[in-house]
Amino acid sequence: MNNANNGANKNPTIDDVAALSKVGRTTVSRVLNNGPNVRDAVRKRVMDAVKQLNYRVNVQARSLASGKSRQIALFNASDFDSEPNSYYTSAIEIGALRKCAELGFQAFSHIVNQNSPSYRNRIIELCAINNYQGIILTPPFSDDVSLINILREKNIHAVGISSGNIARKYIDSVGMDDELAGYRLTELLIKNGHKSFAFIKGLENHMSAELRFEGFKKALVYNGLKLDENFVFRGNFTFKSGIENSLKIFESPNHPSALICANDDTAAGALFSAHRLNIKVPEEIVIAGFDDTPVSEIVWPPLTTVHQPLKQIAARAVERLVSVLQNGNSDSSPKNMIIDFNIMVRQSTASVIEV
Amino acid sequence: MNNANNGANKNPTIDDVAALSKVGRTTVSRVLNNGPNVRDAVRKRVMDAVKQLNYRVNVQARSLASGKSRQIALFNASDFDSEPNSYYTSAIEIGALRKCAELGFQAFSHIVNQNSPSYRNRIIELCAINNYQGIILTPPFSDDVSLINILREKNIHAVGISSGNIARKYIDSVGMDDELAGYRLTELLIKNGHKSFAFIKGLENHMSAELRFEGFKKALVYNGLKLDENFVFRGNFTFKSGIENSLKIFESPNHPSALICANDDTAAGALFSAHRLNIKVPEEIVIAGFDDTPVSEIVWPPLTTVHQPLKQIAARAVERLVSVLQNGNSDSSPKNMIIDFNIMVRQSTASVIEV
DNA sequence: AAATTTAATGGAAGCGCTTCCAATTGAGGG
DNA sequence: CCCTCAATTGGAAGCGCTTCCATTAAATTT
Repeated sequence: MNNANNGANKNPTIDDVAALSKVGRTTVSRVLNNGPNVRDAVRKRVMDAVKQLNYRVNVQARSLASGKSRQIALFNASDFDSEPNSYYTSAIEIGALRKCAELGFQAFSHIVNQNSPSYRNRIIELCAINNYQGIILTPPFSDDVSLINILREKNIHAVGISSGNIARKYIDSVGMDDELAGYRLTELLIKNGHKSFAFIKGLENHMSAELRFEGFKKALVYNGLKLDENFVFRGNFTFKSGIENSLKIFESPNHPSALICANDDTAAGALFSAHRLNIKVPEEIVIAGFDDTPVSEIVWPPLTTVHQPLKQIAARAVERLVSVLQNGNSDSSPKNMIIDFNIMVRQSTASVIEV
Repeated sequence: MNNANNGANKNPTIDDVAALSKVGRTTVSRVLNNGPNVRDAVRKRVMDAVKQLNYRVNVQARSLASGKSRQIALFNASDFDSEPNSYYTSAIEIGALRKCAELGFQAFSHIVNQNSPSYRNRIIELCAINNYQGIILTPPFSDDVSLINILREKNIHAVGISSGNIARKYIDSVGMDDELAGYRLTELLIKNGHKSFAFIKGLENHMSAELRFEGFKKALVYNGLKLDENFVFRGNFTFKSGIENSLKIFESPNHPSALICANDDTAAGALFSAHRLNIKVPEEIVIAGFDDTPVSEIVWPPLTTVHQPLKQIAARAVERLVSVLQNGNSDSSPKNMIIDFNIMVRQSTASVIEV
């Protein structure tokens, strides 16, 4: 009935802690799980024993006993049926997987084609088959209110990454203030003397990317500049879409002096096109992106971009999910965490226009 | 004594399988673990029941019962104390973490500064503190024979990723045939008519990168070409080192017509320099790299490179590690797995020299 | 100070699996 | 056809933890 191992060459167990702190196993468990009804003195005694023995809970035993599967899933979107090859996705995945390992959870990563008509069913089905305790959604799934509602009905807790304003009313989320980021980036370029802008947007169901555009527009309005809609294009976040859309901009004789793209890959594509057409960056046009993936430092010239800590964002999302799964959801309304961004100014926007 | 759940709304357990297939729990366990002494007919009956019930073992229960900690670690190197921001590292990490989750292992990722004089102690210390069952080493740790020997003494099983010829004698490893890859890539360029070559190497303690150079040299010799040592430089795998070393090449009036770099980031840096000096790629010089990270498609022109499936390599390394941890090491000599590579021919080497 | 109520605490029963070991079966030998 | 030995099989004891529930100690109320 008691699995203390007095002096044996094994990891200490909860019973070793109980014995050393002279309390029952149950009390130790309470302390470890921040349970109620433990006197401070006892709590301290237990914690001291934990420290002295260098005790760490056995997560497998814990999950077995508690009956929680401790399995969660991360859903990433891909246009193709193959795995997306972007650093954005990798960073999110690493952040989530690392935090899960730390918390003793198993995380499974799924790629779902967001263009498949049955993608919602696919997600629900994967949850059912694998019996996930909860899931993390990335854009555009994190903006899909119908999906979110179905998940709620099925009692599958979900946390969104970079959910937009609407979805945030229905789902816990973690992300930066994309609208503010768009505003600040634009403001910076305006301060550098730019008055005419082009913008290559992302996919329209990614609300966070749309918010970047909203912030961009607000900055123009606030600074008394007008937007030429002819220089706003719809891309899909890929390098290729950056190439193609920027060509339309560059081929125009009187193109704007500044181009903002919804993400770094798109901006890298624009840079690619500029090279091909022999348009000098930043002298003839400045280009900026979002995300600060490694791409931004491996293009010429290095790309000005908005840094958002993707690994940290994913880690926070997992923390929130696990917290809800373990302690229940105390809040009635969704919890939305806003993570700070900062603008990395590099050479792609180095030119300042004299007024 | 029996935890079958007849019809309850829960995942099936081993006892459900036992009941359905009319054998004891122990026999089911044997079948699931490929144990000996089970008649084929019985084995089949059990497997049928598994399929019918959609049974999947509960990994936490299994690891609890078997008494294995099921925690392993991945060690990545970084020159800095901060986290490396390369896709190479990310891909390895994702491959390892995913496979661990699948196998019910917890994987922890550590960054160790390989230039710190005490890096070996640091790794050993981390293993001791965390009581890892085994570890995965990436270059240059996977080539460090002293480290490998210390680990063996401490009875910490390790698997190396891309270990070189020497280390492979002492450690299980997974990687491609880097020498052959270097040979084939060079051969390809020779077939395109190139006769004069430059090479930017990686760090010298990364044996896999050195092997790429060895293969390069052999291809030259085999084809009767001689190597001009003045065009061989030592880099450190970074974009920046690609910029700097390639400048030395490009500034020479009679530079070679082909440049091979030890990895993609270096090659991207060389491309960057070529742009800056207005040297046309591939017309004036062709450039190629190794690894096929996303970088290679986000530079101009797209980079010819050797694709190695990094996620798969890491996954295999984890599989091997787990297999040894669970079944013991039956082999007396280390097991070295060679994974296929293939050459991605892109525009950076598109020019063919007329003979 | 006795009677209640409430906060703390610990005993014991599993969670789903592996594994030791005893029991059973089947073959082959005499 | 009985005996011996190896090949199969299953019973039962945990692995280290959570949690139900009973018990005890402390705090409040009469």
